[in-house]
Amino acid sequence: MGITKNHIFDDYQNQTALITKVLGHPARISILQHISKNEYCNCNELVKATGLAQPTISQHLSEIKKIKLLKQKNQGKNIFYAIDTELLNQYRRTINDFFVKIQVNCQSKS
Amino acid sequence: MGITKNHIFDDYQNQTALITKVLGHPARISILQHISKNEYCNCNELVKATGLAQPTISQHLSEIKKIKLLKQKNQGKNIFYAIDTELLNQYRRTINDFFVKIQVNCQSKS
DNA sequence: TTATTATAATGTAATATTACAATAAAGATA
DNA sequence: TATCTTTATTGTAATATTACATTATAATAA
Repeated sequence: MGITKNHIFDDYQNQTALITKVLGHPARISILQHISKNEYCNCNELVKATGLAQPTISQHLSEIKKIKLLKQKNQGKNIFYAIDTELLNQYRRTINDFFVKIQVNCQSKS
Repeated sequence: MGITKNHIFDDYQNQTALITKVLGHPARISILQHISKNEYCNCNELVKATGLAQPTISQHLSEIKKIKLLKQKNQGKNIFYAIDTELLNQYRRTINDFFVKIQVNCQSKS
């Protein structure tokens, strides 16, 4: 097959997995770091910063856009990216709560 | 190509991505939840709980083992899985700190 | 208008992932 | 010993991901 059976899992499991999946590539970690540090960060800057080709960066950006973590401001021919910090914080809590719940479950057992 | 260029990223970026990548599948989220809740959780129990085939569960378990998050206790023909809560907590902090750092960077900009 | 610049879209090759049937291995039980 | 149970391994098909060359698109600059 090769296709994930999302339908057999609940929304929480699918959403948790989706967020972490998007973060699950070093290029995307690097891209988020770079955008967070630089005020006017465009595609070309990320190309220079990472050493990856422009279409590859563009592709990773659209992966990150899948969870709506990027805001973009069109300024002439440039597109400057920024992070939706509201949503980032929501995702931080979602993932952290997941870890905590697992931890609590483990401790309740013994 | 199709092969991630890990060598162009630093250890922190690769490690952060590796942890999140392992969490980036609903079956593995489900498996971790189930193991955390059940004292003597073996492979067959996960097969029943998820509805996935036994080799599929076995495969997902070995993905989770890649980041050493599973401890196993051989009891006769059974292998009971448990979560390394020490490491889980370390990973929780790693991922949460990543989110926080990004957040702080964003706020320092403006 | 004709470049130039920036990014997205398309196409494609290589590799990875997901899922599972079939089989193997290892321990328990009759 | 033979059988059953549990899990890992192997093999394989379908799909997804990664990376990039090429091309398209859209805005600016000459």
